[in-house]
Amino acid sequence: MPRPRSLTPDQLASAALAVLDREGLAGLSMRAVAKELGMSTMALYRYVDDREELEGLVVERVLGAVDTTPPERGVPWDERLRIMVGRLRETIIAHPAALPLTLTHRHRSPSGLRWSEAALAILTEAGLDGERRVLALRALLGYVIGAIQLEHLGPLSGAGTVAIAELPSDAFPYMAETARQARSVGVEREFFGGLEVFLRGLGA
Amino acid sequence: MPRPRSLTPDQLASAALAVLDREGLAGLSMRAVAKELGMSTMALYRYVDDREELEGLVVERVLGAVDTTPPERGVPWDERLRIMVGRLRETIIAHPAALPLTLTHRHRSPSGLRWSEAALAILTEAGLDGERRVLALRALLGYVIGAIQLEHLGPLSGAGTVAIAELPSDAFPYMAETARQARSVGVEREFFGGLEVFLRGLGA
DNA sequence: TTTCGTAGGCGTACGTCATACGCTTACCAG
DNA sequence: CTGGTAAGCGTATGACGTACGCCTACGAAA
Repeated sequence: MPRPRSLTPDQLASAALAVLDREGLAGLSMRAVAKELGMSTMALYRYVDDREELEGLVVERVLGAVDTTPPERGVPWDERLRIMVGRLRETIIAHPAALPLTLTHRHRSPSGLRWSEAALAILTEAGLDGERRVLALRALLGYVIGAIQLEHLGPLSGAGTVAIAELPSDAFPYMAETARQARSVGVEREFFGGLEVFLRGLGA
Repeated sequence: MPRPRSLTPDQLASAALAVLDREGLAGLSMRAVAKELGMSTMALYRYVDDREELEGLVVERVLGAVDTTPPERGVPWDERLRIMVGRLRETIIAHPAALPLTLTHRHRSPSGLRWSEAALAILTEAGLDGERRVLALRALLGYVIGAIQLEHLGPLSGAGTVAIAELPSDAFPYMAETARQARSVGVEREFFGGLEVFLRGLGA
């Protein structure tokens, strides 16, 4: 009966995500999002308790794009896992600035849970259950999250690799050589190469 | 010839780390560290260009504690890797609030590089070189970083697991069951169990 | 012994942030 | 047409990082 809401949570999340993509994580402020929406800062608080809740909306908006339909039947379980993991990586990488947020808010995202559910189904199909399945899922998630972060925050690849390649090769012989070799390995290849190690371990 | 410095970088790092351990990451501010040292806020800037540099000192102080001496000869390579990874985990976990900082500043930490150097030596001993060795190190680091973060930020274990175990089991049958099982798996076992998958994959 | 350049240390001030609080305004059921 | 509810806004508070300018302690040179 009172005045109707003029903004959906989705519009909120879209505005925040636009700011995030444009200005980076440091640029994501209540003020900036309010300006993006054309309203005053405090009007935002009619829709959201605090910044944390807004971040949660953004995360769900990002993760909501992940495709969780089971990959085509008939494909072996490891290939299906590769597909699922690849989808998750694509989804997260589409908004790199949101990466730290996905970590902190992941557990409240229905889409994230749906992804895990699909992954668990595949692991079950691979013959895992009980504790082994728990360990497999958590380890898989750990690798995905860690690897993506290395790729985007940890300049072992990118600019940092160059610096490391120039380390004194007497004190760091392996590092220097490895960093030199690392420059020719693309991020994609690196990610899926590491995943391969993991999948081999699961199969054994 | 001018006035001598009254504070070593190490004293700075210790004070900042004390604040970090006591008040958490949100409580780590230039003001708080200055107060910890008994000086005015701006006096800090005589020792450090900005907050970023202070964080770097903290990270090096944390990672500096890691034992990078090669594990006893005669032990097989996979056990030696387990030892090295375990040491790194212990080191990082000793100051959980510093975890996000280690991610962003890791590449500038000599101790972090020393650890990688030691790990590379073991991987070489395991018969890896060239691109495969690059992939192995990066994947290993990815897992360690990701798994530790899941353990400390991602409430799939801890309080979050309980919530997930109460998910509607028609929409999330596997998740609900898995979360129930996960409650009986300790974080330690979980971490090293996942590592095991990885090491098996490396050996194959 | 005095002088002086250098760097240590501090106080103030600015612009940012999240957000508590209270006011005004638009809407709709009676 | 009127009353109640929630939308939306303005103002204010206390945190933050840090630019800037001042005073002070020191030790080499005079």
